[in-house]
This record gives sequence, C-alpha cells and structure tokens, in this order.
Amino acid sequence: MRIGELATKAGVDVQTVRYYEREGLIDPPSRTASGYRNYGPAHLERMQFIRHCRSLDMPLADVKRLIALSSDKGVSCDEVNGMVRTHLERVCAKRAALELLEKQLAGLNAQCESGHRVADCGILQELIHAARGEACACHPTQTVGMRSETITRRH
Amino acid sequence: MRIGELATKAGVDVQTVRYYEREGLIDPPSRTASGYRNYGPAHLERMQFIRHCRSLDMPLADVKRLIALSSDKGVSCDEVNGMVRTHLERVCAKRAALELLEKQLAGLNAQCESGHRVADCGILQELIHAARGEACACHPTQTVGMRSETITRRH
DNA sequence: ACTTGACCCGATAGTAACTACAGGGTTTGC
DNA sequence: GCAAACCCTGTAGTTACTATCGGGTCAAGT
Repeated sequence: MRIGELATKAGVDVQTVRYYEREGLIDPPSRTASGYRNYGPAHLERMQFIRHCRSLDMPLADVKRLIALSSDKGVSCDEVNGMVRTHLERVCAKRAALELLEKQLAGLNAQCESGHRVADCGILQELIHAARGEACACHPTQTVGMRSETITRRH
Repeated sequence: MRIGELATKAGVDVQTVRYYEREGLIDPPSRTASGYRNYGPAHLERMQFIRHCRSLDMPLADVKRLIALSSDKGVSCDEVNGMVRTHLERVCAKRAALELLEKQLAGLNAQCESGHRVADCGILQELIHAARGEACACHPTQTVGMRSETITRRH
C-alpha cells in the first residue's frame, strides 16, 4: 500500500509516517519505479504499535527502545518493566501536580464576577498579590509539565 | 540592578530574562555605557507576576495578554475571567486523561514479573495485542498532553 | 599595571513530536 | 489531454525555554 493508505489505516498524518521513518521507528519500505513508498502489513502493525504506545503518552525514544528489545527475544524483560514503571511515575507525578493546579485555578476563577472592570478584577489582584508574596524564589514551586504532546486520532 | 541579580531574585535563568524581553513580556531596560541592562524594581515585580502565572502553567501568550489588559484599567474583566476558565478547563481535561492513563499503565505494569525473557513479557504482549485491537483508527483515543513545560525554581 | 574570575553581550541552535508549507513530479479517471 | 488527487524532498514553524559560542566588561587582588 502507499503512504496515504498506511497513514489513514494507522490514524495518523502522512507527514508523521515519514517522520517515523526519518527517526528510525519504522523500516524504510521498498519504492516503486517512480519513487513512491510501498508498505506491507508489517509496517501497518508497527505503526499501530507505535500509536498505541503514544496513546499511553510514552516518549518516542522509549518506543524505539521497546521495538529494539522486542526483536531480541532472549534478553531480560526487566528493562521493559522499568521503562513502564518510570513512565507511570512521571504520569502519576504530573497528575498530582495538575490536581493542585486545578484547585488553584478554580479558586482564582471564583474571585471574579462578570461585568466589572479590570481595575477591580479579583483575578488580577490575586495574581499580582500572590506573585509579590512569592518574592523570595528560594522554595521550589510545584512541577507541572512533562513535555508531552496532544495526541488525537483523526478519521 | 543587573540581569544576573534580577534573574536570581525572580528565580529564573539569565537567558530566560532576555527571552522574555525578546518576546515583549518585559520592557527593555535602560543600559549602562558598556551596554549592560539596568533593571528597576518594576521589572522584578513584572518578572514575579510572569513566573507566578507560569507556575499556574499558563501559556506565555495568555500572560502577555493579561499584562496588556491590566494596564488598561477601564476595560471589562470578562476576558481575564474567560482566559482563566479556559485554562482551567484545559487543566481539568488533562488531569482526567492522566488519571485514565495512570490506570492503564498500572495495569500494564502488573503484567510483568522480574527475571523472565522478553519473548514472554506480558507488557510487550499486551502492547502488541492492544495495538492490533485498535486497528480501525476511527474512534479518537483520549487526549493527553497540552504543550506544557517543566517549571521549577532554582536557588 | 596586570591578571583572574565572575559577570555581561548578541546570535545561533537544540529540545519533542510533530505540522505546514513550497515547489515540484505521478497517477488516475474522464 | 487535462484536472484532481496523490506522492516526493526539504525546510521552517510550534512552546518555553536552555546551551553554547566567541567575544567584551568589571572588580578584586597582586
């Protein structure tokens, strides 16, 4: 099949397939006489594996390593296990940070009612006030963020 | 004060201060004869405001808009309110997605016990199997990720 | 006066995982 | 024989920084 069909079946953009090839996540396919890429079912399976891992928000570097490990059947499975656990810890930490954040934002949102002027906007007051209170900069603030991307399927 | 002092007081890197200036989040300060930047207390306050917003994981574009709005006291506060609410919704959606993700990863982690070979690793089996089951690609998978950065203070 | 180290300057490139062009060639159906 | 839909490579953009380069400046000590 050609790249467009593979992309549709895997639920990704054509560019993404080429990107995965550049990054060494899928094998370069054979080409037609005119240079078009020609994929087989194994490529689709690989794409689906990658997308499933990405839907679990795993970094591509981890996915690449998983692919390498899975082709080397004799090797111990500890590394696979470790990678999943590490990833789980990252996700867990981030979720906790976001829970806190959500509370703070909900509190902020409650400061402001519709219709009044910026001059006496509760949110801005609060933001400015809180920023002043934090002046010392010697206590680390919570960590939010994990370098992840939005991952959605298209039809 | 010079850039290093401002950066330390605001708890950021010197580069970050220059970056904020380039992006128009802080006013370009005056310069010494030799070209060094010279900051006043207003700059520090601005930096703290920005960092506080960032600790709430707001995009810099939103922060920039907040700064613009807050200097225009007569304007209605609805936009401020709307920005915070939108951001809260993003955070809430992401937190929910991460909760699901955490469950899935925990389940995956339970598939594998230490010491055996990749050939019969439960995690890999499960990942490959799940990927196959997802073949249709016509139902959007959960959305995780929001384009956010790790934000931590240094000492 | 000289040196050393800490500080500063601008410019550029790198990060993750894509997405979006630009400027071309190919295939397919009518 | 033509247009639409597909494909190609290469490059640049996204976010919020961080890192490095090659240089200039400043303060203290010798």
